[in-house]
Amino acid sequence: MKVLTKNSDYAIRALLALAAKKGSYLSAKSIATEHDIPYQFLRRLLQEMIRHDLIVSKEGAQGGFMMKKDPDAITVTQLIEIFQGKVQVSECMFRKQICGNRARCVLRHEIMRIEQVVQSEFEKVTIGKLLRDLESAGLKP
Amino acid sequence: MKVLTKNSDYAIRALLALAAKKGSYLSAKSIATEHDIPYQFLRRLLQEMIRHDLIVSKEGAQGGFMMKKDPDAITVTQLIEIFQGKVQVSECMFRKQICGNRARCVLRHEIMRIEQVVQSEFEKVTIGKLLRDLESAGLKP
DNA sequence: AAAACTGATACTATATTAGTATCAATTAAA
DNA sequence: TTTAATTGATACTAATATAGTATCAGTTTT
Ligand code: FES
Ligand code: FES
Repeated sequence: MKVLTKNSDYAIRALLALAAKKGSYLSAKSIATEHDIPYQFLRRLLQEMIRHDLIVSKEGAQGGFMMKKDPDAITVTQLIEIFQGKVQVSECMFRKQICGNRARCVLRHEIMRIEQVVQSEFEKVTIGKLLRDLESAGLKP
Repeated sequence: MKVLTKNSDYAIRALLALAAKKGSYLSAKSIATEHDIPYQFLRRLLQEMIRHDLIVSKEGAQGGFMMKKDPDAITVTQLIEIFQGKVQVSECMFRKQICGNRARCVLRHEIMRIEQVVQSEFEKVTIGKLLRDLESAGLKP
């Protein structure tokens, strides 16, 4: 069971790069080479992040991408939702008979409780936090 | 992002059925029809659970499957590991330069911490617990 | 001997994830 | 003003994981 797919993984790395160079444009190409991310793949991810208002872009030579949203306001949960869909434990785990009785279904409760825990843990991790952690460890993203 | 796939979902349901009829054999066919699980699919899952010593089987007419391991000792984590592989957050999230420095990598730390939380939450949920919860809600699995 | 089962394994189908390619439009700079 | 560097949009392929089906041999009860 994989929690982060390449999508999210790459997206996080790219955002860290952008957050570190806040205020200036970074080209997809430069991010791709520096971070070993497949170029065309990365470009699609960046487009997606524009659509979600996390970053902005400038076309043409010397163009590129720049942070828009506050890095502290971007959580890993959000990125997972964008690139892997909402965290869901199971579509609906038990047979019709039981599922008719959603309110009482204790299994569903258990499952939903875990879902909550997972989400809230990931919500504690923001791009801003990751960046500061990296920096305080003496590493550039 | 799906946490439980059909594999684990079906396996949990089948185990609940077996745990409820502890001590007697249930055929794959009866479990399949009662719980709307594709018959051949279920049989493969049952075989896998035998290999992991969760259940035992008896061949021939009137044969079937029976609980072996204590239901309270079977956690959802175990089932996820069997059917979806070990819970892992990301193969290795950052570029070589940083990954060389595993000990210091704060991102990895964050990620591993969450991995722990997820696992421990799922470990709280056992087949035994689910069964008792179901029963106390007045439902048979 | 027949019927009801499991054991083992091979096969197909569908969905998700990962990665590549192409071309048009835009902008900066030569 | 042409050229090069860049994004926007989209279509395509490949690899892997998930889901489901089929088949046949062996075992046990009736
Ligand atoms: S799983 Fe559908 S209601 Fe319990
Ligand atoms: S991700 Fe590989 S060490 Fe940090």
